Amino acid sequence: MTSRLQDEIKQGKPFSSRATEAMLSILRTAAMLEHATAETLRPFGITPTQHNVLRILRGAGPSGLCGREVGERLVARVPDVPRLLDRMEAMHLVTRERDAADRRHVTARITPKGLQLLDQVTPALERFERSHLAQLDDRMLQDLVDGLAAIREAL
Amino acid sequence: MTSRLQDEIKQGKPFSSRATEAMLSILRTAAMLEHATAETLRPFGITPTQHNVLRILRGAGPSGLCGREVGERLVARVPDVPRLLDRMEAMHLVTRERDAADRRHVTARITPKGLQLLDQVTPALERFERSHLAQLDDRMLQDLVDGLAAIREAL
DNA sequence: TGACATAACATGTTATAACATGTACTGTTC
DNA sequence: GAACAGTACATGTTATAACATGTTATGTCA
Repeated sequence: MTSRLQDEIKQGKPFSSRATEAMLSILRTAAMLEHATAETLRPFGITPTQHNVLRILRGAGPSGLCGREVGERLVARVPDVPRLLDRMEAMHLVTRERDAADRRHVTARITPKGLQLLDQVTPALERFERSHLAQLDDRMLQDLVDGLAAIREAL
Repeated sequence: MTSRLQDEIKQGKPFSSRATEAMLSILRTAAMLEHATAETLRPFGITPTQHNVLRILRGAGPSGLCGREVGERLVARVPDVPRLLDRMEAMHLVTRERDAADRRHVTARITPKGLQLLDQVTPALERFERSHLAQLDDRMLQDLVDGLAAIREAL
């Protein structure tokens, strides 16, 4: 008996353990989702990580967040948040201001242009979700979310 | 009620849909697994992608595979297989030979050194799996694998 | 208060990813 | 069999990731 994943990556041997298969399934599915998201965002000139930052800063509101806090909230950690924000500042999507109280901190805030871009991008991403994921059984998605949380808990 | 993921990325609002939460869960879990794998492989001087290539070429045996075939079998596609193989050839982990029958093809094969490295790496990866994932319920892992396959099917 | 540890960010460097384009080769069609 | 389209790979370039190290600011404690 061959699994779906086995066929996809044309592997002859069955997986040595279910844990291995689960791990590769997660990595492969994530790579495909990431790729699809990147393609959806491409016309707007931003990457999935940058989109993530915009959502984080929109959530933070006018008070903004310092670089370290942005890094902590990212779905996938990146080393080098300063330069990530550099690039977004150059695109006028965020502003940065050195904090008066603690001059080590640099507070980043989303700009009106950033908010506007988020508004433009959201329908495209929702369209993607609706056409590809919404058809899936809600119970299955919940099990998936729970299972993944259990794995992260174990790491 | 807040989900586990919501706490992890410190998001105030609940997710707009279960599909969104599932997607972010997958991406976050994959990022963590990828990071852990990269750390495990670091002492051996190879990346997860390079490890993937080695397993693919070991599976292919002495007849080897051309670059395109290697690319198709990768868990996460990379654009630029030639230079990925360049680097691995420089490390003496693979050899490349232009195919006599069809001179467009370049057949890549794993070297004894590559095989030896795989043998060294495998125990470390299995140790990681055993200590973090093996404790998880087998049924849950199976559901996870099935759910992820359903998502990939929908993409 | 001055030495010290720590935090937050900046900067320099290297390697790799990502993208676009170019080249050699093969099979096909007229 | 000459033009053509398609395949597989190579190469050049740019951007970003990854890593190490440096700098400035803050809090702590002798």
